[in-house]
Amino acid sequence: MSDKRALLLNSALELFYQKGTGTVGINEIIAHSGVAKKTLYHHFGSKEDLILAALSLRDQRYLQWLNEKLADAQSNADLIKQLFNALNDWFNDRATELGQFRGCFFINTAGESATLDPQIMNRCASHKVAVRRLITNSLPQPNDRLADALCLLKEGATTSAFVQGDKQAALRCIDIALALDTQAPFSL
Amino acid sequence: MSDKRALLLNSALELFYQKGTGTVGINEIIAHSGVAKKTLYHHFGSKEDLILAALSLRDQRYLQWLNEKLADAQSNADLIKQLFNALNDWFNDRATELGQFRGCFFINTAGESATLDPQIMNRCASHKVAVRRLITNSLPQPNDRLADALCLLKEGATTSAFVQGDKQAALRCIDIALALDTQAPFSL
DNA sequence: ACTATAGTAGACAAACCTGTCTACCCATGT
DNA sequence: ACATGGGTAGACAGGTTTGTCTACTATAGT
Repeated sequence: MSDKRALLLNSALELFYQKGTGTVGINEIIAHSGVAKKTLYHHFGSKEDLILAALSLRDQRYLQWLNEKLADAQSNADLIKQLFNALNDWFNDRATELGQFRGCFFINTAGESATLDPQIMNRCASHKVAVRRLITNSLPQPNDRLADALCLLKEGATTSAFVQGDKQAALRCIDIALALDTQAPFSL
Repeated sequence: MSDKRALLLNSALELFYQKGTGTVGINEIIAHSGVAKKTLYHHFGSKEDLILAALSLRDQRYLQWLNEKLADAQSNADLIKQLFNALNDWFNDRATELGQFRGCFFINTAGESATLDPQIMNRCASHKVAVRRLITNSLPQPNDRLADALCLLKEGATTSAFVQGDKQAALRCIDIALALDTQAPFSL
């Protein structure tokens, strides 16, 4: 609502994603957004609240971005190419909506949050569920097992691109996924 | 060397893996291992040194565990089953050597370390390279593209098992990987 | 016998964290 | 005319963090 709130949330997401939620403090966020500390605590009850809001914002942006990339696929092979070409753009910093690539915000945040924080884990898990649903529903010829394989490859490519700096991972997924698609739907 | 050093390192790895390197402090580690703070700083120059040592220990243990699981595969199909059954055991806490499952220590640690810490990033990356090499060399019929697909699926399954609690991910990888294998080596 | 090494317990410095609070400003609606 | 609510700047409390340091003990090598 208020535009200070939006300012704070944007700064928080950017900093949390680039440096990790544990590393970034409240003071850094208010300095980055040029807003008073009291204003932050007026809009968000605690740092954890702010993290949850940042996760939601990222979830929303990521889904919107991916949804656009997957629109109007004519065949499953099309969708495979669109999906992994989009990821390839992301890994190589050609998806400005998503910021400079630093792996998956949800995986990073889940790893950081002591497993004790169920709210954060929960939001990370439901993001993954939402992405899976989007991919599943975007296949012109429904095929749950292919959708499953695409999700697993997508996670693998994202972490490989980040941890090993393997920025070509998404491109190699195209061949793998096409092989699974061309093949008869594989145990039906 | 000294057995206090080993004690400290074991405690550090356990706590870092279960709660994240940022969350766990020096004081918690010495309390857990029952060792004086000065002793810790006698063996390790800083917390970062300790993190690096914990990463190395984990790397060594993980490779040894996986190496045992992949030994004596008679065919690529065999290896696929051995790999993902081993991962399945890990995800479902039947691999005691690896401790209670909480995702991949290297992915979690890389996400936490501000990208600014190149030593930590480096050690995480080289662990992944070592695992890839092990998998590649364990295939009875060498096939780099299959090895690549196995690595991507393995990463995807590990993060799905952790973030979404999808503990069956490894089992589903078996069918996917076998489909890739049965198929003619897919663009040779 | 002496000296270096590994060890204990814990106080301490210096920094940094979250969250609260005071004191003040400036719109806007009634 | 005035109260209310969003806003600023920054001090402050209370806690936690890493790393150092003192003072003391025990063991092992030369």
